Amino acid sequence: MSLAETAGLLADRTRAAFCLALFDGRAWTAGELARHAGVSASTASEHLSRLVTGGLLVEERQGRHRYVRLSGPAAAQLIESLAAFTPDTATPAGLRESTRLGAEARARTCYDHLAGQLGVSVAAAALERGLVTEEAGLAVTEPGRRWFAELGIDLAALRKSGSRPLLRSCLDWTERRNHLAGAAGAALCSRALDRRWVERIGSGRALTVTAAGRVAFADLLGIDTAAT
Amino acid sequence: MSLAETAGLLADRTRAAFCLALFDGRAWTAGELARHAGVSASTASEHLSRLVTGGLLVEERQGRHRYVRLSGPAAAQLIESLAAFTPDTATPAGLRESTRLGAEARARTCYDHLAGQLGVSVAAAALERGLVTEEAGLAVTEPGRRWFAELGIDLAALRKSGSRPLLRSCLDWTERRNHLAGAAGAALCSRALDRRWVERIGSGRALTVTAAGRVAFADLLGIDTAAT
DNA sequence: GCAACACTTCGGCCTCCGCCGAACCGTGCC
DNA sequence: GGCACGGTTCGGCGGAGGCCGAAGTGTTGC
Repeated sequence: MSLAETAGLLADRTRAAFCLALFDGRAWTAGELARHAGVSASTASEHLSRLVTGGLLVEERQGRHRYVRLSGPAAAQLIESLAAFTPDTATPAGLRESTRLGAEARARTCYDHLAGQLGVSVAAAALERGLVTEEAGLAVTEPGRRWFAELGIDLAALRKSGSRPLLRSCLDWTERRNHLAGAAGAALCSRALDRRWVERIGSGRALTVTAAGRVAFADLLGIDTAAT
Repeated sequence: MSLAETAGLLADRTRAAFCLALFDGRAWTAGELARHAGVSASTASEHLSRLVTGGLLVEERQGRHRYVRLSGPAAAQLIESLAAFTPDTATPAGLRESTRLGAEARARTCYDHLAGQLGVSVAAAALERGLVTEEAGLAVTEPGRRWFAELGIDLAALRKSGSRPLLRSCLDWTERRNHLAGAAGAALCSRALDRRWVERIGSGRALTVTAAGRVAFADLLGIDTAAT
């Protein structure tokens, strides 16, 4: 692997479009990316293989889906300096620049789910308590299903309602670990907002954990949010 | 200019070799780079034009020579993240990683001339006092010639002796400003070492300004090196 | 079992681009 | 003026690679 080959990975309109899209930290399917970039499925497939082989992306197969996301902070850093150098590239709608600031690093929304220190703590606790499992992609366990039901979230209904995956992982740049996304992750986030466990700071993505939230997160997941 | 086009600038073996060579901060001629990368002069010429147009390099024409150097910190940053991502790329023999440390940031040698805060101070003072001029490339003025002569440096002899340019500028990454290189810059540096105005710290590139040096730099150029 | 679907592999087309040598231009030296 | 030399421009060659559609594989849902 030479420097020129690394640069070559990003020296194509379509592959660059993929990486810019993935810069949001979420995992995308091959089909979503193909549609996003306006190329055929076969073309997208070949591009993704190159990007994965080159180490820029990592993939996770789930049934007939191929999820890809940026491999980590080094990949994001590379794309960022490339975008920074390119004069009129719209700054990717990513998280990095904003999350360096303190409030958002502690707790924020990432699209419609929880992220930041709070987000990864929730994900880690859910894993540790066996509510979700990581074998063969992220999935909710039977105890997890009951846990969600106690919060008034009906996973069976969620699964039926949309084409969206129930649970997927989403790379958190500030923490360099995954947090919970997908329909279940979004439902959990909206429940936390409904019950005032977290509140938005101003109009941005930053969140603050309320007194009620501290009690709830400790009860439900054993998380200490005192420092959050 | 798109992100893919920017990446494309570096997605070629030869152009990557050019940029890695230029990462040392010096200005190279087109011919030097062609020989370094093992391509013909015509091929090198075309590559350099692309790199300059793309904003990665800047050029300065001096007589029949075309000097190029990295355009600035943003370009260096880009090449650095590319190299950082590429697993087995030998870290370019550049200045950046080492110069973040304090001692070398204050005063060091860059190849055979002075760099760091001391280097740019000398360059700035020489310009301000009219010893060198920047019009149409860096050149020594008549007062400058006498100034060098007082130090026992015969510029006419230097010019005759080698094919090396008398004076060229060299971008200083720590200071983001130019310092003096070329035969005259090297002569000045070796004189400073001879007269113990500066001394090497250990075996590296770092220098320390001696008490005699503080007096000399103040006398000769009006530079206050107390903090250096 | 069958159909729908997401993705992959393969073959072929076509464009792009890196390379060189030859001819040319300007500068510097005698 | 004449020559050497650094750099540039141009034409042509050959390989790399991006694209698609068609056919194939594995998964999910009925």
